[in-house]
Amino acid sequence: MRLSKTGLGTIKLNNIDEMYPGQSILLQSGQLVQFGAGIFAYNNIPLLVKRRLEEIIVKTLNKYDCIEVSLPTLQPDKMWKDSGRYDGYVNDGTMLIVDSNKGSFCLAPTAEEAMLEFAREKLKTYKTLPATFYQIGEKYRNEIRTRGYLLRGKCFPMLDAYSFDKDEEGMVKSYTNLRKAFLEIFEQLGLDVMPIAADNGAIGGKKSEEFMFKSPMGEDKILIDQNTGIGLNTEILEREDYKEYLEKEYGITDISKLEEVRTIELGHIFQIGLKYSEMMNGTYINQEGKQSLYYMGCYGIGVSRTVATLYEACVINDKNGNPCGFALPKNIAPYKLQIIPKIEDANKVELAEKIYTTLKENGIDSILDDRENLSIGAKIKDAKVLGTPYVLVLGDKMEGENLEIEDIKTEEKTFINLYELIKFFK
RNA sequence: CGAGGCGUAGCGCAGUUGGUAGCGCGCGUGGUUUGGGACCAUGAGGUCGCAGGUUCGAUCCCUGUCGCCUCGACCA
Repeated sequence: MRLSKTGLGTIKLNNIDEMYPGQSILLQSGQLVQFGAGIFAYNNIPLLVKRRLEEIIVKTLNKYDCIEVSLPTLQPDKMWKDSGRYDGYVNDGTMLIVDSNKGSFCLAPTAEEAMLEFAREKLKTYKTLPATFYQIGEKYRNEIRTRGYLLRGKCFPMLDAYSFDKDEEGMVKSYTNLRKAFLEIFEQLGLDVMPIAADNGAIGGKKSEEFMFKSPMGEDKILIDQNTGIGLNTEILEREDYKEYLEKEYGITDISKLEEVRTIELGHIFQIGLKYSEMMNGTYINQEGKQSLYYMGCYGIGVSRTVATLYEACVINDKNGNPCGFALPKNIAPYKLQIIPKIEDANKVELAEKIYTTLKENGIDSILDDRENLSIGAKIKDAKVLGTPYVLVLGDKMEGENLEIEDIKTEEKTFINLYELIKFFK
């Protein structure tokens, strides 16, 4: 990417939102654009970060034998009336309805209904089970109150996966499989996420766990047991028998060791059981030739929320301790390196072009800062705002063939040649 | 939907005890600069969220409305 062609001038930051510094920077620098409460546009880099995250999700779920599909977001309202969730979702204002002279439709806030309809077409006999389908698609939820920019919006990409099994045992197995896949996904993102026992909410079902990331900007509060490290939803203390329950289920005997922590809920997985199968007649033919109900599980990751969390987690500060940009993780950053040549020096510009195209030929995307009339210092600051993890300055201080690569996060500088540079990013 | 706050230039903000507006940054032009946000000169950009009302006159006061933000209830 050539910065001269991105529409970006210098990106100067003013007053940064103390609560959500990362997203505040994204907005001020035009990387995110707000259209309304909880409605945002993505500029190039956050879009590519989102896509990279989706790639990781797809790759990991495929490894766990899940099947990617795509379901429509615009859904006939009948589907929702059949499942019995129409009134609930419409009355609380969550589900948006599109009325037309050719019928009434729903903008799906979640896809259990659609997935069940989809599965019925494919999973007609026990021989086809178990199966897990998933999609990454836009969901619409007209939240009564949005919060934290991308953290709770009205439309957002979500990964939703659904498992279909013959019996409870199979369902638990699928659930365990997906649970492992989720942990692997968050690990690749470098986010320290812990699964905790949770309430099932509107989805329903038997057991569920939330994948929580510790952060003061989260809207959830959980309890972490200092002895065991186990995390719990605070709802648990509302139970009358919570002491016995904690001891029995988690082996927690000393509740004074429970520390309250704020978290962002990045994912949520459920063992649903027969709920939707019963409501929507989700059946297959079993070994005895009889109709039998699917045991379902469902699994979600808030993709945009995870993008926001990633950005917030890699905010860097200037010398005064003020947020001044990001250092995106090397494996996530869409552009690995920002090349900043001294623009008045034709040789340096030529070298920059050569490095830029050579990296590109080797499948490494970088940013070439070819803007004029800007000091190198200003360009380095902009590299930080864009989150590029490494910066290469081609200026007067350069000596010989060695390229000075600075790691933005650690501020460490290394001197390497072009060949080593390619190797480093491959 | 309950409670609070805010809508003034692209962004961040002042301000007018009522006489139709400023600052910083950014943006245009000319020049000097160029390794951690350079400087000088000059210029463009606003029906002060919208609609009523009070007034000779409203961005300011009153009423309503819409939008946005925060706290609660609900959720990936």
